[in-house]
Amino acid sequence: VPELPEVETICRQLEPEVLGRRIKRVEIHDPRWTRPAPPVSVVAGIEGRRIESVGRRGKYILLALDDGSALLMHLRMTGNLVVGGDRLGGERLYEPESSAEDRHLRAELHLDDGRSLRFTDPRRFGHAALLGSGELGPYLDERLGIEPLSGELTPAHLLGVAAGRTAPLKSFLLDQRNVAGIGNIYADEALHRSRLHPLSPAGSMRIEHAEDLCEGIVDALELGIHNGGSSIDDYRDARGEQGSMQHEFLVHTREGEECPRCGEPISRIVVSGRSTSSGPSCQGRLRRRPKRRRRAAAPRRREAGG
DNA sequence: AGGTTAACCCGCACGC
DNA sequence: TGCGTGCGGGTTAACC
Repeated sequence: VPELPEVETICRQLEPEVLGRRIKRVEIHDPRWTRPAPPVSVVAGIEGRRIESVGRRGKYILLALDDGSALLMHLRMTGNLVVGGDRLGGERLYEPESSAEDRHLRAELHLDDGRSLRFTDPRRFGHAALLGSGELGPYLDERLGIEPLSGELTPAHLLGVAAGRTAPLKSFLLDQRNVAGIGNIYADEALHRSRLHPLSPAGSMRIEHAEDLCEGIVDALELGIHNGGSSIDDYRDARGEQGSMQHEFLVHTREGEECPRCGEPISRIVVSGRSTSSGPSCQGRLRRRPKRRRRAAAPRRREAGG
């Protein structure tokens, strides 16, 4: 499942391959790929454009084009974006191994050097949109919170967006408007590293919990990038190869195995419809609110300030 | 309004 | 062998 580390891996591999290349011809085999926009509008908009940068925001892949527009792509669950096409400069390039893969080809962007970008997706949840120069920022901002690896992720920020929230921490982390790029895998891994229970209400965190969670999120995501993403199922990088992060999971997909921290069998529950793994005794639940039964005698500053 | 659930999809695992 | 069923999971829409 492509989450931030998987998308980041793809973008890092993609950049040196396609930067500065011109998009010569575009084939969109599945009209739903660009929904609700008609494929022809996307084709017409990007054919002839040069790729000026390759970027990522949350789980979105962004190709900035030389007219100020940007092609935005999302892999959802089973999408893959792979560099294919002719061999050039002695480099070994990915080639589709089977026709089974070809039948899942939803779109192909042919570049001016003979290579192509192939978007394949068995379940067809993946999506693309062409956004004008003024549209990209607002589009992303209304969907995504902060970038967890950009330095914006601080305990204070987490406490701020979690304030008053009763939703479980797991649901809180999966909501892209809080922190961008975390999916089911890295939510489980981050919560485990933070020793936090997936069902604890997000608003029950205190500063030390938020500190732990920041660290857990960053550690889990960075390890994911370091390992080139997780290939549980369909995920392949831009070269068509598997990542290795699935071998580094501490709890995700490890139900019943020994928890690496507490040694007890890893438990699996369902939280807001998502499979959720955690250490049964090392990820304790937080209580709803640590109500101080204190007389207001001492002049303690408790004003919210904003 | 915040939180939960369904819909979107289809390959796959499973049961009979 | 073959058919029916159910599940998964990111995002959005709809619901409570």
